[in-house]
Amino acid sequence: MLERKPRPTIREENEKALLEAAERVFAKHGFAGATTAAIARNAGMPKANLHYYFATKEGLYRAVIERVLNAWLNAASSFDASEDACEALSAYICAKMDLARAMPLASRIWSAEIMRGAPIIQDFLDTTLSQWVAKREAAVRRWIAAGKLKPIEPKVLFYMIWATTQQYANAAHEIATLNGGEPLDDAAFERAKRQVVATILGGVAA
Amino acid sequence: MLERKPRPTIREENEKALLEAAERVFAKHGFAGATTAAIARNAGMPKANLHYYFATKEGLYRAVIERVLNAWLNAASSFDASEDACEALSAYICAKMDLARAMPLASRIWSAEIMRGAPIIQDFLDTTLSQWVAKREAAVRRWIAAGKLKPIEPKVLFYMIWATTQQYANAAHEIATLNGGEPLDDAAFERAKRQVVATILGGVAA
DNA sequence: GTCTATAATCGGATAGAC
DNA sequence: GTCTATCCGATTATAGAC
Repeated sequence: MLERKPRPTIREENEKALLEAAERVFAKHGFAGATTAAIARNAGMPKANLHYYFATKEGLYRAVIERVLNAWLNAASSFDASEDACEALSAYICAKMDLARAMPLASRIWSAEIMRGAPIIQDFLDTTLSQWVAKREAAVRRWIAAGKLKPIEPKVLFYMIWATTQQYANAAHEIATLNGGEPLDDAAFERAKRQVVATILGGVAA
Repeated sequence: MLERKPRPTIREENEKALLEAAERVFAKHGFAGATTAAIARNAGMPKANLHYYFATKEGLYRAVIERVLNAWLNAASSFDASEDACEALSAYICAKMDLARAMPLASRIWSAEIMRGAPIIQDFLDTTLSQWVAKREAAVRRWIAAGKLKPIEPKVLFYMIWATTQQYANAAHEIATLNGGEPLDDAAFERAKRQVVATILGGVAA
């Protein structure tokens, strides 16, 4: 009987180390600013080994972006936690806040990719994201029609949620500076999360 | 009698052209991804001329960042447009939205600099921005004490405003994709601005 | 002040021994 | 599968003629 992942192969271990190192370096320096030498060093191996597992820097970046994209989709699914407007929006905002907290590097890479004009994930924007938005726009419009939410263009609401939650990852350094030089601790972050939920819901709930 | 700027000197004209070209290229490709050759070409001059006016790429970047910083401070001043909570916040949000619309390149450079950990503008965060925040935090707390606003940590409110307004510059490409491939026209942008103001004020006004 | 040519360096990618 | 040495294109910056 073949066991499933009893012990990772050398290939699996090295690819994992490279992907995690790449996430750190791409998040810190951007695609152009990241060097394969820095990524390899971060993963604890010589530069040539990186190219053995990932032929090109762009290929490695694509692999990192795929991981990031899965995290985004996973958080997005919490929008459908409930048919109740406030519950669904709360769950979604909390999930996005938690994602920014748990995976700040992924959040930054995502934002940087969007800011660059999404050269790698354009097809995702055109397909999966467009469909996701279309479906949830319909839900928001139903809630508005049912008198649960104030009239608002759903996309304006989505953009506000995306921007505000990602801010806690993207601007973590600025936030830390304004927090006396220390990153937000768990208590401060939970307070911020509650206040973000309360403010957005307070702004849109009818 | 010496006239004041009747005709810009060659130096002034070329520096201006370079700064504007640099803003475009840095906004598009980030600091590391921007090449001095591309900036010079964009400004319509050979690469060597760029280095005649700005010795190093980083020096040119610093000069660009200073322009961006002035734009930020200018928009920030509209927070003090009124002693009334809702008027002040409305004016500030509108000014930030207009800034994102009028100067998307500057907004993107600013966000990218923050995301990188503010290597160039750290001293601005420590001094001017910290003071700006401290003073306006006090104003928000007074409004809360006076019953004009719901209780909220002022920084949570500022982060929401900063993130949401900058989203319209930073994610312009994503927004265009979700708008059928076309950037928001003026009417759509004005609607978004009104809704952002209404939602945030609805969320915090007592 | 302008511009061509070039120096000097960096970084992605590969060759080839182990 | 690993790693040293190296190639080579790209990029910052400068030299020096005009």
